[in-house]
Amino acid sequence: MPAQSPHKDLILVIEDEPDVLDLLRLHLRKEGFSIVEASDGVSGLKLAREKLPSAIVLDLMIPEMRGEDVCRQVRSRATTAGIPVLMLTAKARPEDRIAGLELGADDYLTKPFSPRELALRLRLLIDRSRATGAGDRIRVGPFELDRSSFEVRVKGRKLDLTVLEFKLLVALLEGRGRVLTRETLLRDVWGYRNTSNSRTVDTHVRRLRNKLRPHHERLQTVHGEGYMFRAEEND
Amino acid sequence: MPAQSPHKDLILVIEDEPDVLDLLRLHLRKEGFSIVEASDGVSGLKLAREKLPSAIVLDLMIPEMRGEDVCRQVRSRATTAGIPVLMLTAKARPEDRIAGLELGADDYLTKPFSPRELALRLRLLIDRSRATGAGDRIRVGPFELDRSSFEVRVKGRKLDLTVLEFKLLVALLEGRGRVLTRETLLRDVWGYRNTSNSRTVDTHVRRLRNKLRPHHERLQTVHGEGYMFRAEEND
DNA sequence: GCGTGCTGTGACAATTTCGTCACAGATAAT
DNA sequence: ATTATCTGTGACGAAATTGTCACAGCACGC
Repeated sequence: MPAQSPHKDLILVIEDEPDVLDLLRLHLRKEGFSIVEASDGVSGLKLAREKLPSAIVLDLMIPEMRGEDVCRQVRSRATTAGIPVLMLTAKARPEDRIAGLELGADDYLTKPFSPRELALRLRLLIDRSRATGAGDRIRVGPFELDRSSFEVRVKGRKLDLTVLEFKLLVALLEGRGRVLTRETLLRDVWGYRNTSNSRTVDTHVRRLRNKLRPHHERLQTVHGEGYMFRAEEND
Repeated sequence: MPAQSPHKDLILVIEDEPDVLDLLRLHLRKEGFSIVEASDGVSGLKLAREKLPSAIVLDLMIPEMRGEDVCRQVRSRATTAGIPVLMLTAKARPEDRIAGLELGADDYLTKPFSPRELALRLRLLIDRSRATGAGDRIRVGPFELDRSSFEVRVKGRKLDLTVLEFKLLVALLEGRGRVLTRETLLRDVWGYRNTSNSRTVDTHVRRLRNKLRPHHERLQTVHGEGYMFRAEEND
């Protein structure tokens, strides 16, 4: 994630309560972060795409677009998918917790929260995100992917993938050695979809396999479970 | 035919305050976890190595060995390095927070904490740990199983098992040395079925035996009772 | 507006998995 | 030894899953 300045991580805060926003601004700046703010989901998402912050603090209950929709949109675009999201939820409502979990929020805090704790958790999230190397380039065996240009090469040969196929391949390669259920792929690649009995994933897997030939054999079907990119020793 | 395994995640709680321990035990069990407890660092570490829990809840201030030393030891051994550690710290002491960060604790909570929040964070940690493929492997003698990929190897040779056969083998290996009745296996591997006189288990045991050859002899029939995977010394 | 490519859906065929049955062999009790 | 029950085995068919295709709707560029 590109920092706004050499020594400060940029945090996008999406929160509509002015007193919470004030508190967050004060404390995050004191903790050495740089802030950009939005009080509704639409402008928050716009800022996420423009500014590419180091992390997002996202209230689940905001106007115009629910926090979960913002999170889904952030995850559904390759350039913002890796941004850690810390979700602020109302006090321990079960549906809020489940939404946070299902949307793959990286962390959450329930209101009221300690600003100091929030800052520390942000630091953890950012450091962890950096440690897992969510860089632009992915290389796995003969496959080389560039997130910023959506380019894919196999043994130096350029493939012509659509954006969706690219994201599917990224998901599979990052999860290599593990079975990814159709539901997981729908959530991670398409954003959450609650469409039962969909053949969408299968169709796109087929298309991807055709484009990967003759290197498609590592994209395996696990009957009754989903798909898996087989891990190999020299990946 | 998705089977629901009753596998409960085992949580190791290392905490010396009896009232906190009581609280944790009550709530974690209510949340569906299985618990093992230690009130000092030394026996906590021993349990971590013996039981290989799904996660550890670790108080920083415990007798005999400080929490940070326990954490360091857990991380320093390959078999336990991947276990997520949720550290309990005193209220917002800066040196506690720094210690947690430096030791790479996966998460932390400051006392007093909400037991519900702790359970939820444990669930997050475990799911995330699974998602990154850490520690979802079973090794028993020559058998190596990977839950993430449903792969089975015997002495390095890959076997081609169906998902159901995989789950049956997991159940048998986890219960090695004990007789598992057909009813138990139907419940644990298939989800509960109330089909009397069914030969389903027998059929699948037969198929599994055929696939395990020549290592099938440890999968034994106990006449009139059920099946047992014989335990051996070097498992 | 038109053409093209992308994407998702539904239908159908192919494949895999699973459970049941019939029968033979093994085991335990009498 | 006999009998009843249990277990192993091969075969078969049903059900579920997956691969494939055609087509329609949508988005985008010209």
